Amino acid sequence: MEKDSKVDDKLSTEEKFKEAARKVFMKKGYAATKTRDIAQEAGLNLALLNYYFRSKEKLFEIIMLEKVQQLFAFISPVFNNPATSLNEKIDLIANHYINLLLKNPDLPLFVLSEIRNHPERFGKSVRLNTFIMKSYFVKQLAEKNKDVNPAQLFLTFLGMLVFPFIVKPVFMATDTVDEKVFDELMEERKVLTSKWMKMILK
Amino acid sequence: MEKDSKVDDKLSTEEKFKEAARKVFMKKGYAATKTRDIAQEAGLNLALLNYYFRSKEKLFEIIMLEKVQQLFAFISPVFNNPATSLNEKIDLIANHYINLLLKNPDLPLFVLSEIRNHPERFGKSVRLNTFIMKSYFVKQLAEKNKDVNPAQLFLTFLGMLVFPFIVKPVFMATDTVDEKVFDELMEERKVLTSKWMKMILK
DNA sequence: GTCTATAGAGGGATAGAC
DNA sequence: GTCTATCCCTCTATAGAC
Repeated sequence: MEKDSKVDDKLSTEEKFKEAARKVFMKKGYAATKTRDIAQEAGLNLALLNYYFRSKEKLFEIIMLEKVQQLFAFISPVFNNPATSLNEKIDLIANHYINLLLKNPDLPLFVLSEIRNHPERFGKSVRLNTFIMKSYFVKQLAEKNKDVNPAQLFLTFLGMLVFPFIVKPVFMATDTVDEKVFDELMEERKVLTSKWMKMILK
Repeated sequence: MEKDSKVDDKLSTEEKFKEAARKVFMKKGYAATKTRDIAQEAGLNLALLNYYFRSKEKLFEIIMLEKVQQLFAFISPVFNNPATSLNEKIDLIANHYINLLLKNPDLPLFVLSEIRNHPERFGKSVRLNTFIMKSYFVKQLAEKNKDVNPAQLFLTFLGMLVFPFIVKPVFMATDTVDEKVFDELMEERKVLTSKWMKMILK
C-alpha cells in the first residue's frame, strides 16, 4: 500500500472523484467534508476537483441526487403496479429495503439529515405526494383497512424497515450489539415486518 | 424590534448563550454552525462565548448531553418499574414520546446524526445495553411473546413513535402535509401505537 | 488534463483595553 | 465581565505553467 487512495485505478478521473465523494460525504455529511478529504480519498490533485465539477456544492448535488434516488426510486414502480396484491407489495418492499440498507446502512440518516439541513436543494427531486400518497398501494391499504389513515400505515411500515438503520450508530457507540448480530436481526426483520403489517391490517 | 437577538433579556449571559446554542446547533448541526451565529442569536459579543465556554466544542458538548438526556432519560425509570404492566408501560412511553417530540420535532434527527458523526463524544453518556436491553420492560416483552427477539419488538415500538419525526422534513420539503396536519396525525398515533403493539404481541 | 502556488474569504480563538 | 481588534489557520477556488 503505497498510496492514500482506496479507489479503483481503472476508473476515469471523474469517476474516481465521484466514488471518493460518495464515501466522504456519506461518512461526514456536507458541512464537515473538506474538498481536500475528497481529493485525498480519490488519490488526485485538489485542483482537479474544481476542474471537473466547478465546486464542492455541485459535486455534492450530483451525489445527493444519486442517493435520494437510490433510497426512493424503488418505491414508485412497486407501489403503482396494479398487478400485485397488497401482501405481495409488502413483501417486495420489505425485502428490497432490508437488502438495500444492509449494503448501505448510512443511506437513510445521510439523506434525511441533508434534506433537513437544506430542504431547498431537495424540493423538486422527488414528488412524494404524487408518487406515494396517491399511489395504488395506498389505495389498496385504504381498501383493506378503512378505519385508519393510510399515511399512518405507511409511516409504520417504512419505520419498521428504516428506523433500525437510523439508530444503528447508537447501538454501535454503546456496544449493545455488534455488526454481525445487527445484520442477522435485519435479515430476520424481512419476514417479521411482513407478518406484523398483516396483523395490523387485520 | 431593534436587536437581532431573540433570547430572553432576563437570562444570565451564560444562559443566553446556551439558549442560542440550543437553537442554532439543533437547526444546523455542529459542523455547519459558526460561533458567530450563536453570538448573534444570543445578542452577545463573540469573545464572551470563549470566555464562558472556552470553545465551540465545549459548548456543544453541554448542549448535546442535555439533548441526549432529554431523548433517553424518560425510558429507564418507566422500563424498570416493576409495578406497571407491559400495557401500561407501552401507553406511558407512547404518550410521553409523542408529546416530547411534538414540542421538539428536531430532537431525534439532531441527536442521531451527531452521534453518527462523532460516536466518541457519546460513548459514556448513555449505557443503552444496561438501561434498555436488560430492563424489566424487555423481560415483560419476552414473557408475553417468547417467539420473537425482544430487540425486534423494541425497535418496532420506538420506530412507530420516532420515525415519523425523522421523515417529517421530507414531508415538509415536498408539501405533502402541513404542520397542523402532521401534528394531528401524531396525536392520533399515541393510541394507534398502543393498539398495534398489542396486536403484534398477540 | 494535471500540476504548483496562491489568492481571498471565513471562522475559532485570544490579547489587551476598559 | 465585556468590548474591539486581530491573529492565524483552514478551506474553497482559481491563475498560470507544463
